[in-house]
Amino acid sequence: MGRPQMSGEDNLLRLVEAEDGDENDYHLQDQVGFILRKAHQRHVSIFASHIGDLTPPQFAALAKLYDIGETSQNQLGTLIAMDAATVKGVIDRLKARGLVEVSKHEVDKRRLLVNLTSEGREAIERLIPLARAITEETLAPLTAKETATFLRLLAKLA
Amino acid sequence: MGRPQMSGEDNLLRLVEAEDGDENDYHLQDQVGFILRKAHQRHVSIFASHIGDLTPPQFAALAKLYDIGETSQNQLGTLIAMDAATVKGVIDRLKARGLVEVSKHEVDKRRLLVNLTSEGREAIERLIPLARAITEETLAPLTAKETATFLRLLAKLA
DNA sequence: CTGATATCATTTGCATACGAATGAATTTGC
DNA sequence: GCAAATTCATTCGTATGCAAATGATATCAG
Repeated sequence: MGRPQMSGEDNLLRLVEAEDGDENDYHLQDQVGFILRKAHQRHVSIFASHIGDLTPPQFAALAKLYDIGETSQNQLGTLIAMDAATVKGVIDRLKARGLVEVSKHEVDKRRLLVNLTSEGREAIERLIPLARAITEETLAPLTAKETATFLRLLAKLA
Repeated sequence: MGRPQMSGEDNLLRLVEAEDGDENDYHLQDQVGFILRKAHQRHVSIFASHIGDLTPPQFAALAKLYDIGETSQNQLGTLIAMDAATVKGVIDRLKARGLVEVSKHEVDKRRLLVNLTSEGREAIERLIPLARAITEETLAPLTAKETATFLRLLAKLA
């Protein structure tokens, strides 16, 4: 439908173009952005099937706090690749569930410090093994060697 | 911070575990889901810098309609990997901008047919070269060989 | 010291994304 | 041929994700 009135001459032209590598067709399903979006969707779906009561961004916030301890909301956002508006929503929801607590920075009054509660610490310790299973299932279509290659190249793109 | 009271004995245990491949640390930044999310974010950002007045999902809808012609909203959603609720919003916005038009299916009265307007056709023809540039810029950190490998493996995951 | 800049957090508005529920229409199974 | 199951579309609620604007605080430059 993209070439409504294709004639024999057009087909000839197309062959010439193909030889030149100047392919005129555009296939959405071959574009890196589209496949990236689908791969991400698949991962989120696998995540949800293992960890139903937390989203990947919420898990990321907990895991990072567990890793580095108390930080400012803004700094946390940088570490887990969320802008200020997004991280605020994530922290608000974790706070409402008692998994994190916030406090004011004593010196710099602009900053909002965020930390795990003991409940949040228990939660992330319980969830990390599930997260490993999620990673494993996400990468299951690849062999061990392919996985290593894929992660290396993906990291270069991210 | 994840291991608050680590002792010398714990360090010994850790070495043993490392030899077993049973690594206890969990590094968010190495997890495929997290990197996938970041790579996707980067692509969306590159897309926006080239095509400011359309989102990747909106572009996908136009590109697929250009490729296959009129279809039902549901079928379009399947082809561009969007659930029914999401595709409805995307089509509503494209319709409001005059890029697509909808009509009722004559035989199956449940279906809503979607098609490009002439304005939508002009838009997608104008945008496809930009989309090629977006793909190119997204993949710029990789060599040609790496790109081929990456796309092959990514497709296996998606 | 102070005006200009920069940083941190919040708010608003818009756009995916998806589960769940609903209603209308079609297809299936018996 | 008809009840049950399925399909298509819509709506609602919740959760990212980001741009832009705003207010409070901190830092910098002269």
